[in-house]
Amino acid sequence: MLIDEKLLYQYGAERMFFKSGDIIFNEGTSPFFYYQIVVGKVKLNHYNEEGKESIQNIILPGQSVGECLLFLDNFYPMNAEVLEETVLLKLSKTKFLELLNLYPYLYKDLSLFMSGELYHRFLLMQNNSINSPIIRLKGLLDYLKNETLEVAIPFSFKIDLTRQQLAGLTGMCVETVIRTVKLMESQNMLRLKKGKILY
DNA sequence: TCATTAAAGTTAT
DNA sequence: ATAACTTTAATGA
Repeated sequence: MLIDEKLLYQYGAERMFFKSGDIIFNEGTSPFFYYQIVVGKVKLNHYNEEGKESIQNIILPGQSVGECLLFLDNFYPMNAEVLEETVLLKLSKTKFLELLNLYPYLYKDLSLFMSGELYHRFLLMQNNSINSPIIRLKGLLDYLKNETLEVAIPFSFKIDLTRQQLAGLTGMCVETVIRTVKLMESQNMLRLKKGKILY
């Protein structure tokens, strides 16, 4: 995990419970808290003018949600929506910054985490601006697999995302994701088991 | 070629 | 049961 939970509690962090669909923060609001996921899953997203959703990232246990805004004097450029039963640790911005100053190694940990996020975001954006749907989807699957698994056994990794979420992450429409998944299955690039993608 | 629309089928709550 | 998600097909940029 990013920051030791005991340390967060010591500094006054509160445990918060969310259910699927709950909003942690909305685009355009000011960041006042540091959030770290204990269990569950959170998506960072944005809706364009036509209401089409793009997903920036899906955040897993041990990681923090929107932490980079705590170093800026700016509004959130995205929403954070909970995808399943989730437990979060929440610490006020001021306490969070105090904590960092007391334990400078946390700066290093955070830098490492944020750099990793930036790096992946960069790769995904490059990947998504290339037009072939297969390449887009493959790029995303590779990223998801590398993020969670150390050893890459083919077809061992279950993609626990809906087609809609894959569409949101690749900037394609759901139907295209479905067609592309089928195509990739026929080319033995992935396997399907009860509708779920094995990669 | 892919997005969009519509309609029907399937899964999850 | 109802909502959410998936699939297929037709059409248009």
